[in-house]
Amino acid sequence: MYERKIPENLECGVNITAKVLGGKWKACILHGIGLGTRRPADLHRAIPEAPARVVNLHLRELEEYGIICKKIYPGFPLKVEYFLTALGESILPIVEAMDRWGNENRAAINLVSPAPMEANQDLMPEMR
Amino acid sequence: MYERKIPENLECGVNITAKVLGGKWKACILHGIGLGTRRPADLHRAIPEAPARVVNLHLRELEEYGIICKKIYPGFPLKVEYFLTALGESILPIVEAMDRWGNENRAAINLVSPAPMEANQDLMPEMR
DNA sequence: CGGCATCCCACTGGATACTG
DNA sequence: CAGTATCCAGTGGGATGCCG
Repeated sequence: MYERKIPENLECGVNITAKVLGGKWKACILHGIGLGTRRPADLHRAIPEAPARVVNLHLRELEEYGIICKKIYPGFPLKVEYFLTALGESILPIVEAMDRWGNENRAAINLVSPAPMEANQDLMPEMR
Repeated sequence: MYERKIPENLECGVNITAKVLGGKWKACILHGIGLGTRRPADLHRAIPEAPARVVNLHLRELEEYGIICKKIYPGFPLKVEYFLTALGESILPIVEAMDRWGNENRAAINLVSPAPMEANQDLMPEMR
């Protein structure tokens, strides 16, 4: 509003990274690109729960941060590919560590929220 | 509200971790606890930009996830300490990697946002 | 295929004040 | 010191639809 929101403390390295990876699907997107899913349509297919618009917003942000770069191949239909920059490659290990940790601890974490009155009736939600 | 929001795709490990570390200050808080900042008041002092209430909310969430545990020492004034659980210890490397990456790349990233019309008048905001 | 433009609401998190 | 209750603004991100 006034000046600019600048910021939450960026002295702390954690916050910088948190900001870069912040946003519901950014880490996931990077993971995908890291695995070779470069074309938008493929990314969308890889993360169907994320609306294309949102993925695009994240992509633009990542681009601004210099994490990925976009390559456009003229022609029709249009072809686009996103690549990790050197910076992007450098953050990838973190994303991969997140993937590993998440997979290893999926069962250990109670992500299904507070459960109003204890007794988590279901630790194996279908999650569609 | 209704059922519960459950979720965004948790098949992907990345999303699980992203959820655990999600929230403006969670990673930062974990980093602090990992460094030995166990008492609430100290945490608040370590992250002055974060309202105490918010830090508390995050702490509760982390507790629910089983990342940290809370120890209360009766007496007056009340004394409380938060510790990393085994699960918490296991995620710490990621947080530390984030800290390292952030510090190493602080200069390389354009976090100050799009900059409406270039020329960031002030790169050294007082931040209150 | 790739990507804006709109519309809109749930949720996050900031300020403040109060209780144990 | 530790933590909760209120109140409220900003915004992230979901749904839809249109354009190149």
